Amino acid sequence: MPAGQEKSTQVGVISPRTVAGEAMRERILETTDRLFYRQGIRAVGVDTVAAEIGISKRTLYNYFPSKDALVVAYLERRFTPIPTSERSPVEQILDAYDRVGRLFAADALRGCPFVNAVTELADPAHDAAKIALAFKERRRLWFRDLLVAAKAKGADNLAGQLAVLLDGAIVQMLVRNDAGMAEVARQAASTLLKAASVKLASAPTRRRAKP
Amino acid sequence: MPAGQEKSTQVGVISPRTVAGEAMRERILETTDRLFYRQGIRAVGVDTVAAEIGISKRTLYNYFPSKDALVVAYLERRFTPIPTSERSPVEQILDAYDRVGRLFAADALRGCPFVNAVTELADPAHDAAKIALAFKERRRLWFRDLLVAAKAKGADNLAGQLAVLLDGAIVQMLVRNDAGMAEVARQAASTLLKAASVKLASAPTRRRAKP
DNA sequence: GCTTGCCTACACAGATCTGTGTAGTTAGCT
DNA sequence: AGCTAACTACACAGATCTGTGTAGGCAAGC
Repeated sequence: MPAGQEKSTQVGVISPRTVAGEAMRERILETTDRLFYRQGIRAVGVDTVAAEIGISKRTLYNYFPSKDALVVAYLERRFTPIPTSERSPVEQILDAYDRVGRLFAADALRGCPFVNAVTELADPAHDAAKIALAFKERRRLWFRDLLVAAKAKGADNLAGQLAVLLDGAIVQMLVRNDAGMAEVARQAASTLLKAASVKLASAPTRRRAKP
Repeated sequence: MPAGQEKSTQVGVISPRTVAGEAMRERILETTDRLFYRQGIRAVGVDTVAAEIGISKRTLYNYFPSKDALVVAYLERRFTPIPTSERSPVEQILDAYDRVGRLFAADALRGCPFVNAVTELADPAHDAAKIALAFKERRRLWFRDLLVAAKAKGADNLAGQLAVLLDGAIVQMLVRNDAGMAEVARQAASTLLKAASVKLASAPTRRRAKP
């Protein structure tokens, strides 16, 4: 075997390591995401997923050994890194509410995929529950670090409050079908930040490009 | 037909109007609630419901023409009146967060049944979505009326913020499996109330029984 | 040109689901 | 005693679901 390239130890089944295999895997996950997220995990069968992509069910099962594995991969793919930003910590926090509001207004939001999965699967031992927890915790820590950077009092507690507000906004947007709830949550977040002695308007740590 | 009593026009099928019929209907709904709420609507079949009660599937279908009708009845039964309270408006508001916290701690809460139904059914045209919306709106108005009674500034907006906080707390308790998120939300609510010039401790409109 | 690996098409097993049809049993009422 | 209404048991239709087994096609690399 001359210089193991990407072919390496070909398993034959499950997640081929070839370039084409990676592309196929991504195609599957992209479609899975759309269907699972819009219609719900339990409402979408693997036949439907395969048919939507235009591949045979057999191929799908060659990439994912079970629907459960597909569900886990779907959620893991949703667990994307938080994009870094040049804006001030406080702005970044408030931007989070704007972002979900914009996503919902653009019809790209139907609740939180992690929360939806936990609700639908109703099994605390499922990997989906672990992933969902990790996602929520990461966001809380992100909030906390931003608050520390903004010199907020009680950053740890406040981060939890902001996280609750964000999830509440997502739920309320879904049920009320009203993107405005994101703005409502943003105002509440703004009030909480002010109460924690965080300057909002003047943006203390913000870098501005040549005024 | 002598003096139509409760027998009245017996339909023969669907929701008998007899006393025994009402009892059976309630038995069905009580069991349905437990199963649907704990395990999820889509995860529980009508066979399971009937078997759990110990009745035949045929009898169940004599009371509810379809599973969908059962789902709607389940949610309608969850739409119970808000109990009145002697406590001050502000206390009533903050009590709401304590209540969901206690319910979760007592393992009696697995998310909001209305939100869960909306998520699971994923159909905005479903009656479940209308019921869920009505429920959320009723609670928002309840908050608003309490805030008006407490002479809060911007009662309308603040009511929305408090509603977002409450739903956020329920979601976070579910995903994090931590009843403490209710207390976190309560603190946030308290901060928001203070910011709206609402007196918290002294309880202005509260009636106390002989100190 | 031939092997190898991925793909498709298709059939199928076995479970589960909603909803119905039917015959027989039980319990209350007159 | 007899009638009626509700309930049970059970079978079944038809759809859908997860997951597998198999035979063959097609394209890339040796």
